[in-house]
This record gives sequence, structure tokens and C-alpha cells, in this order.
Amino acid sequence: MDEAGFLAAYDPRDYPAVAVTVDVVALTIRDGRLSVLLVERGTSPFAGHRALPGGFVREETLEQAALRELAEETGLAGQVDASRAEGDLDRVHLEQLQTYGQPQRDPRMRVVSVAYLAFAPSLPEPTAGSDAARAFWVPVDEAKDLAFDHDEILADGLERARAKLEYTPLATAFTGPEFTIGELRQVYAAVWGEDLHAGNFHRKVLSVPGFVESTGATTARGGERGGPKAKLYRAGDARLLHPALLRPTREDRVR
Amino acid sequence: MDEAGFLAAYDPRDYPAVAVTVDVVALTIRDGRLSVLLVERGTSPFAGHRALPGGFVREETLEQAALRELAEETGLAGQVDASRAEGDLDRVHLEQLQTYGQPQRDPRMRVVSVAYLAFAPSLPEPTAGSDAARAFWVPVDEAKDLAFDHDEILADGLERARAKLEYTPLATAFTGPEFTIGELRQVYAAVWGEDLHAGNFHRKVLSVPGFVESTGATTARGGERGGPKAKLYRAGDARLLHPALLRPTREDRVR
DNA sequence: TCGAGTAATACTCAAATCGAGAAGAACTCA
DNA sequence: TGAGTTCTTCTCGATTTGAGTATTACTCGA
Repeated sequence: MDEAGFLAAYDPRDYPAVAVTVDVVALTIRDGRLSVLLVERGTSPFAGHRALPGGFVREETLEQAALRELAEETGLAGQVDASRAEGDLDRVHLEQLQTYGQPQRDPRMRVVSVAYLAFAPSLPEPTAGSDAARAFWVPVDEAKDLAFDHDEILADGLERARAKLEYTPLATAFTGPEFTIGELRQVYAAVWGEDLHAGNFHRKVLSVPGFVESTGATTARGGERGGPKAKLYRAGDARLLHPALLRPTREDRVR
Repeated sequence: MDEAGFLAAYDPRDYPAVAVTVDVVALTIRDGRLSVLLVERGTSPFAGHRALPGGFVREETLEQAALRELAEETGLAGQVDASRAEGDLDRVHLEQLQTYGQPQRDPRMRVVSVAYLAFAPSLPEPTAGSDAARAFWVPVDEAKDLAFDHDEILADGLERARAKLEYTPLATAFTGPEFTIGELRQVYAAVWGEDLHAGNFHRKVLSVPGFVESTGATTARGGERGGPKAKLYRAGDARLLHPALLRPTREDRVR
């Protein structure tokens, strides 16, 4: 609210204490499956349950807090100092998802959590050492019964990711800096959970201005199971896809 | 984060105190212009500046806090008790926008603000009495130099509103319970800031399943400046528009 | 009461786009 | 070497789009 009138009359004791945290829904594609980074909780409440990585916000922006948690949990970059370069994490796309503040979402106290959504190219398994040993990637369809309201947060994050693939070049955030149209199609297939018509997808991607641009090069060899060498592309400068790549319409999504 | 490990080691003195507020971007259409509800600040900082209505979160959900602030500022419904019926406000569509938590966004202390976006049919001017006298509707293109980071919040809210008109039936939240296709088109025109082809819009709206359904009735008389009586419709049961109603493509939005 | 202006609604038509399928060429692995 | 896979390009009919036109039914002011 930010109103001086309120703040002048504001006595912290008039209000319940509120803690602000960030939770991160970090998505990547491993072995062709959309996966999310989870941590195992050691203590009550929800001991033994899995949860999204997250933590208290310090003297930093919300986004820095999310990046810091991600770095700490994955062991990537190792930098706890969020103002520094992030190493492997510098290619991670991070955006705010939503904020969750139901009064009883944490049984101990009022916790308002700002959830972030991260998209990463295939990352190494979180390395041991530091506290990252507790973190691991789980295919999203096996990520159930999470602590707190994290099932809901994950579901919201997945829906956001699926929707953004339609009208933004977000899929390139899941690939390396150079990729083939086929790899891009597999990203869509993994996130949407359904196969796409290869020919139409190819035509579509190349017809959207600024989605991808050719590097001129091709892959060194054909696919694992055969097929010719594929042309390589990198992400273009489009921020929105026009026209969009729409998911196959499913009636139950509409009503 | 919600991790017991952190909470067990958590000492409030280790972290700066954080206040949680809600700010509301309430939009309506008055005299054919998209307008936002603002309040005038009386005290420092930003005394004399206009700001979005908002306030501290109490023992309530974030959404209840947003509704309460809206009711208090507009004087509508008058109910400060957010659990009760909201009177005029019960037809308001409310959704979370984004959370703003830059450390210096409020010069006095760390304030994390959860912004909400409200869409309302043309509402009466906020009534005097209560503290609502401070609130007023302002056409969005005249809402500049707001306090704090409210210019940014408003801009984000407008972009969200414009985007959601494309693929959701949100436009009906700005109309009365019954409306004509022409009224609906004027909502789009006001929010997008550009006129639409009447014939194509008509065809499109009627072709999207579940967007509108006919009431069978027509308006009692023609338009103010002539024209035949129009058929009346009410909102249908679609939650998403398939196919979507896309804004005229502007290149500068894409790159 | 008439005439000008306006709006609702329906139609036309060419261009763009889409989904489904097919085909050829290049490559893998066994 | 042969079977199977994938990349890439086409074809074709159906759908959707944008732009324009036409008809009809109103309002308002002269």
C-alpha cells in the first residue's frame, strides 16, 4: 500500500509477523522428460516429503533471492554471492510466477512466498558438497505429494510454462546455444506431453520471424538412431511468436 | 522456502523486517476510456502524488486484503469485513498481478507488495464519506507520475489486461450482465487503444464457442446516434477463447 | 416528416494458415 | 548391405483472416 497515513499509524504489533520467502520451480529436460528440481526435507513439518527449493529473502531483490537459492541448491556456480557471475546459471531464464500467501499454508507462522519459475538447459545432477546433496531432478509427473502448497505451485508453474511455449521463444531456454529443429520439437513434446507433426513444426518454426536463425553449420553426425545431419540454429531476437505455435486444442482446456 | 532447517536456525534479527502490502490496479471503462482507480497521497513521501490504492495485509488471504482495500477506497459495498458479501463489488473480477519487492521501492522500510488486478463494470464515482473521498477514476493515459513504483505496476497491469483480452473472455467483466456485441467491441477498443473492424469482430465473437450466448432479447432502442436495435448476449461458459481474438500485429511488440 | 448519419448484421473474396499425409534423401546401426 | 530413422520439403483441402461491401433499421435534427 505504501501510504504514509497507514505507515504513520503503523505499529508492528498490530499485525501478525509475516515472513517473506522465495520458492523456485526450476524446470529442465532430462532424458526427454520435463523435470523439476526438488529437495528432500529432513525435519518437521513435512519431514521426509519433497519440496521446492527456497528460502528467506535477505537484503537483496526477490529475483536475486531466487537465483541464490537455485545456486545453493544445485551447487552450480557455487556462488552464494548473488551479485557475482552465476557460472552455469547465467543461461537460466528466470521469471516471477506468483505469490502464495494463504494464512495457514505454513503451520508455524504466516509465510508469504514469492514463487519463481526457472527454465534451464539440461543441467548436471546437483553435485555433492555444500548442501546441494539434498537436491535432485524429478520428472514432473512423478513429483507429487510435495510439502506445503508446493503441489499447487508446481501445477501453476507447469501451466505457465506450457502456455508460454505457445507465444514466446521460451523453448530455446531449454536447449544449448545451438540446436536443431528436431531438438526444439522435442522440447515442445516434453513440455506439452504430446508429439508434434515434424513437418508442420519445421515449417512453422522457420516461418515465424525472429524465432530462430541459422548458424550455417550442421550437426557433425546424424541422429542416434539414424537420419541425416541436421542444420543448426540459434535463438533469434523475437520476444513474441507471431503467429503463435498453438497446442493441439483440447476441449477440456477451454471450458 | 518453508524449510524447517532454515526456520530452526531462523532468528528474526538476522533479517531486515519486511512488511507485506497489497496494491490494487482497478480498471474500468468510463466514457469509453480505460480508467484506473487512484488515491491522492496526503503525506510524505510522495505527498500530493497519486498512488494505487493499497494497504497492509492483515489476518486474511492476500485476495481478501485486495478486496478489502478496494471496498474501503471506493466506498462500494462499504463492507470492511471481507468475508461478507461485497455488494457492488461481487461482480468484480480480481486476479493476482505480480509482486514487487525491490529493496528501495519504499524509502522508509522494506515493503514487499503483492499487486492485484481488478476488472469492473462501470462503477459509480467513489462516494464521499469514509476515506473513499480520496479516490477517483483517471483515464490510464493520464495516470502518470504515480508514487513509489506504481507507474511500473500500472504498466504491467495494463499489459496483462491487454493480453488477457486476447485469449480469455475477460472483456465481459467490463460490461453489465447483458451486453451487445457492439458494447463488447468498445471494451476491446478502449483497452487496446485501437478500433476494430465491426464485421470481423462480430463474426469472430459468435464463432468462438462459449464466449457469449444469446439472451433472445434485443436492446429497447437503437444506439444514441442511430442504428438498429442490437441483440443482447450474456457471458458464456468458456474460460479460454479458441481461437483467440488477436490484437492487430504490431511489429514493435514482437521484437 | 424527411433526410443524413450511424450502427447491427450478413456476405464476399483473396490471402494466409493449418493439419494430415507423402516423398526423397541422408544417415544410423546391426 | 538392408532395415529403420530423421531431416526437410511438398501437396492439398479445409479453416481462418483481413478488408471491403451491402442491406436494413434505427436516431436525431431540420
